[in-house]
Amino acid sequence: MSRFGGRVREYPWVSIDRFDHHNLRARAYFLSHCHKDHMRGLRAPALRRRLECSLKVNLYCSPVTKELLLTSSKYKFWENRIVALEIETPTQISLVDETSGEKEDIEVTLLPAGHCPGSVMFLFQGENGTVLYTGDFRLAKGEAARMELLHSGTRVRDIQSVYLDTTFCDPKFHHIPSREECLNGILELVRSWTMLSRYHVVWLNCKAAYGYEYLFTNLSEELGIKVHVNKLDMFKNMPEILYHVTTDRNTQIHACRHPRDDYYFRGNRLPCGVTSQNGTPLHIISIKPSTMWFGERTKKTSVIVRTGESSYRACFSFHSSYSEIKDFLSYICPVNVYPNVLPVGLREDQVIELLKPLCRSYRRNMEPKYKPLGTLKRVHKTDLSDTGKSSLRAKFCDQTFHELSEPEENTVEVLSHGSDATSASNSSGKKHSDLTSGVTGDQQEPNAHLPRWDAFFKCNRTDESSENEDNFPSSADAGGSQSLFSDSEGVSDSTHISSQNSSQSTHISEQGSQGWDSQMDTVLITSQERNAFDFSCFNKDCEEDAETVSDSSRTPDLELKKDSQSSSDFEIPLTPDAELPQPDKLRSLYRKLARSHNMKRKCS
DNA sequence: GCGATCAGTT
DNA sequence: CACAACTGATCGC
Repeated sequence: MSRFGGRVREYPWVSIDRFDHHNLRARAYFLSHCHKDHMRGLRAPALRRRLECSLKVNLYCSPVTKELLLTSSKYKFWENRIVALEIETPTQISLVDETSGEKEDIEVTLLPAGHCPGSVMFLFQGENGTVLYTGDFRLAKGEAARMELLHSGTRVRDIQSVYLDTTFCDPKFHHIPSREECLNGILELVRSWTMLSRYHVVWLNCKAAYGYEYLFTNLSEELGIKVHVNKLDMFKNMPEILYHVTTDRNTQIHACRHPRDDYYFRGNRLPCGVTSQNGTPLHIISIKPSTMWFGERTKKTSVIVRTGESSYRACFSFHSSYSEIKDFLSYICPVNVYPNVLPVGLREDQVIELLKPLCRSYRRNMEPKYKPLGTLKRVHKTDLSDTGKSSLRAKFCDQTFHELSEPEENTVEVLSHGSDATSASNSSGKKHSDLTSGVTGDQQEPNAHLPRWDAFFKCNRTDESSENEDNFPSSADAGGSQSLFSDSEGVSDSTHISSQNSSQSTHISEQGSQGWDSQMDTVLITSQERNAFDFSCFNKDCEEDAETVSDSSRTPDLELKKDSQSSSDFEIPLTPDAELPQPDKLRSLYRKLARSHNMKRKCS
């Protein structure tokens, strides 16, 4: 349940998903989706009065949300004040103070959130930076990377703050089966039951909320059986849903509800009252969609669980899992993150601890609470932040590094709308690539005399890699690489980015999950286990080793070079010989790493 | 009497 | 296994 107060600190004149208290003074309102916990105060007399006295205050939402909202007569008074914004169409909005005439412009873009019909995230851009409010969301790994408008050119936007749906932001919710897996499980169960006879019917025990529609439409589509629901007038202008639902109780799939539907069901009666057809009693099973999750090491079980003679529970989630959240956030890599939800059993500070390592601000503001990695990292960081350019931040959050090096040109972005966005992106993209080449410029030519990684490490891809790949992907690996590699298609820049990302995520998962499982291994050991075929780990090891053993030659400049070449590391994973700085230094690093590597392998 | 809030239920 | 919403009790306006 959302506990977001309604305002983002960068743009206090807008209120999102909250309409009470201080939000009554907002200059513009935004609604991410039609769930009650995001609509507090929306039909309160106080807001109604405000609306009557003011000419310019509007509510912005997606066309579908507007439709769903206005279906309820309780919100009819909003009718002329709701502005439906098309998805993925940047729109400029003037925030005017009606008493002083004071004005501020903001650009907003709606991004699909995958939570329920009409659900969106809001991307705000203005003079106080770019802010992403996610509302509630379920996005699979890699989906952020596929959202064009989260990017500027080929790179992810420089996002100041993310206000994040953290419903399942807890390592215990590491994995939730994908929509497709869940859907297929339910589909097969429903298919096998309804096939038995026309008197075999299923009751989908869904909570009264938007979000199950894609289940209904898919079942109907696949099985040719419409779904009985209590109400469907809200879908009157959504043919793709309307076609698959019905108010005719004479169907084999029901998603109707009744206040005492459990009691009805125990009496072999559907919530709509039907108990037989043509005198023949029905055979009813109930399927209750509910969230099922799996920890990082939990063995996956079926997405369908039988809970009684005629009852089943089926996996279904409106919200992203922990690993999906990590994938999303680490891809965006904002400066700040604020949780909108407290997962059950966690305090706000605990959630922030989990998210912080995925953000840029982490390195700078790190508090001495940070334990699992020991003091070395911290010393290291202090060292480097003193020397200026945030090279460590670049390592841990590389995708935005180049953008960060210079302030993003908001003006360019804001001026261009819709189709012009491309040209805007191009211009800023060009700028960034100029910058990039500036950084990497003096080490473009490969150096033949540099020591080679494979001269020190022969193994990999044969023994260890297979064993590792068989495992269920660990949070980090899954988060970083899966999303970015499988998805592929051009964008070699993102690939580069994610290699860094996965390094970052790995790092986190050691800290987070292992800590949780009270397995306080050092990072060194864990990354050794994975070395060689995971270059993100290589970077880390290299760094740690250099740090612990001989640090003298490290300069921020050197770090920069290492980072900027990592894209080539990734293209040729086993021979990162592209252009590492200072051959002798590198040789000694490799040697140390190789030694350590062998020792560990003997030990295990 | 309405709405906000809380605890309990599904 | 939770979520989102509903129910009912209580309180204040």
